[in-house]
Amino acid sequence: MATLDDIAKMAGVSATTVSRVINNYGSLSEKTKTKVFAAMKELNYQPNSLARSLKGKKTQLIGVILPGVGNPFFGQMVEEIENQLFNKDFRIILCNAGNDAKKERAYLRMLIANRVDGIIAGSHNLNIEEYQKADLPIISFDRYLSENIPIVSSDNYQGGQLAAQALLASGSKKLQIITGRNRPNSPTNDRLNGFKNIIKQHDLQLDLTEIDFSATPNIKSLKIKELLAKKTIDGIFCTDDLTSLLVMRQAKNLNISIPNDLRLVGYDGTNFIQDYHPELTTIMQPISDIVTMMIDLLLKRIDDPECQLEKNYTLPVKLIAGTSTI
Amino acid sequence: MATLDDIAKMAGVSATTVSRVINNYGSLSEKTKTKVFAAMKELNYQPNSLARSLKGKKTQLIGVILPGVGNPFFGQMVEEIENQLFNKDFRIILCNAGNDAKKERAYLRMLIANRVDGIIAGSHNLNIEEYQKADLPIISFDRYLSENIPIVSSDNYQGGQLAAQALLASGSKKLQIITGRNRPNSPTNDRLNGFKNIIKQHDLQLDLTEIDFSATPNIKSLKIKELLAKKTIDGIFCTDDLTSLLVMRQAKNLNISIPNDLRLVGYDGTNFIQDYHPELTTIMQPISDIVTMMIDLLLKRIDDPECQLEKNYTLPVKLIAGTSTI
DNA sequence: TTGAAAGCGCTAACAT
DNA sequence: ATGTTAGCGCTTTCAA
Repeated sequence: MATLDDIAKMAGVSATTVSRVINNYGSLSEKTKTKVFAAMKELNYQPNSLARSLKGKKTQLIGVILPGVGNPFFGQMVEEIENQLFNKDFRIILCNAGNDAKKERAYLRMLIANRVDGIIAGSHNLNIEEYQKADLPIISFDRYLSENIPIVSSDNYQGGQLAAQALLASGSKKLQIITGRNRPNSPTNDRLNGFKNIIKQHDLQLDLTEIDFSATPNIKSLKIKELLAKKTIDGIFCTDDLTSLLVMRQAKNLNISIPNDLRLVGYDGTNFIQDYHPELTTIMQPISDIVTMMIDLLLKRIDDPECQLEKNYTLPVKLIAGTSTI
Repeated sequence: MATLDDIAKMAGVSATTVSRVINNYGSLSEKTKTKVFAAMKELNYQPNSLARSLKGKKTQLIGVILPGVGNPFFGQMVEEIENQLFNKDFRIILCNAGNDAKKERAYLRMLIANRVDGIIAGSHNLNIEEYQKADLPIISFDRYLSENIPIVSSDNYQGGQLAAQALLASGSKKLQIITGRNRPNSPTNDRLNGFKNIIKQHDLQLDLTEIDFSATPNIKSLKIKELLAKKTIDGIFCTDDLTSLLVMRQAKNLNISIPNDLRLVGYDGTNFIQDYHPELTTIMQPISDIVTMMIDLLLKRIDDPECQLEKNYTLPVKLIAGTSTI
């Protein structure tokens, strides 16, 4: 692989001059530029960004730590992050942390070792004290990491409220929440709080069932089936869309008609759901805006590590009305 | 950020010694090790992998170029790649090339500049002559890139055959293929060829409709609706599962019962489809095996760039029977 | 068992 | 307009 020195030799100039040409810096004669460019073409030269970064430049690398890109929500988010960062000349190192705190920790160390310019973290393995020590610009999605790491999220409380209002408006009286296991600090708790806040102003039945997020769809379906078979429910709020899909399926199996017998509201509103399951009423998180915000903040911190940022940036959600409520 | 020299000073040894401790290399006294480890803890030291790689070591970075991770198929594939590579101590730089040849080209340059150890390419912007010049270990998924780049894929021909057999077995006589726009060299052509190969042994109606891959789901749905409304069809083979979902939806709208009036076979069989749309009969590509194969080959090439590999590695597919045929 | 010195490929003063 | 030199943080001979 050709180096800057090779180019210099071939063009008959010094390495510095080649560097200047590459970075379009200082004053160069047209003749020199031409020679250097020719040599670069000839040798198919690509500057070694390792060496460049070693010399104190940025790496133009951003670490992205998420639970996993198989989930459409995070899939869409990664795609958005990747796109927006590409346009600003950054690349991403993708880290699927799953629900494995050990892996997340390992990744964090790697990212530091690789001298990424910053990190976007949206995983859900709470209590990673390492984030505190990492002396790096970090922005978090929807999750508290440490004192000085800004959190960008959508308005979970408002989302819960919208969901409740949709179910109320559709005449549901026997309500059920289905959610993942909610850890104490989880931001999805706000979805529940917003929901309850609306409901408690009315005198209605309301139950809550937790199904572990990491349970397989088959397991989840089983629990949903039990739930639907055992109790009389006419309105369900799922705190994620995928679980909603399972509810729709089980309802169909049990001959429970949506929306006649049962109304349903999901959460997330990814493009995928909007495109392939438009019948589902859901709360849409503004993924694109969230990502724009995160990147904006991150780049600010990268430019000026001392810059003061707010602790929380909360973006509004939207109700996407489908026929699962009416 | 602490450097190796800082550690050396704090531990009262030379940089060389610290390097030896880090790499567990040569002979060290216990006392020295202890001192050095202590200093590393104290300063929260992380070796700079840039510097390390500059000195000729590998970067432990793999570039992954795919059309986009929002699609469940590639989402699952990335997750698999990421997982398997993590276990071998590699990180990935994720490149969503979309259907943008310019972007793919830019990414390729970046990856070279970043001195990734290798590349996994699965995008569909054919004729990227740059791949030829890239003097790097590359493995391709399901797509011809250049003479000496091995292609790993699943058996598209067999997949097409299985799909045809499933439709025949379910008694369909008026068949329809729905596929993306098929470029001359596209491997999905084999899916069609396998399908046709089986069908032509019987005397049946067979039509083919191409819908551009990049069309929005709404556009696709419209065309599907037209198709279903205009012609009498009792068996459809979609060369991807997502389009199958649209077919199911439109069929329902038109009161066409699946599988009574119409049988349907999709393609890909991701976990997502198996979990959330088990009613769809589909051809499952063995994503996990494909990834294992690709990584295996890639690491071989990384270890020994001269090693000879086959041109093609084709893995068997499986029919996943749902209620959309029968 | 440990250290000194050179060098990976590049950039950034500081010359000229 | 161009070149010289030093150095980024690490690994690796070669010596001791």
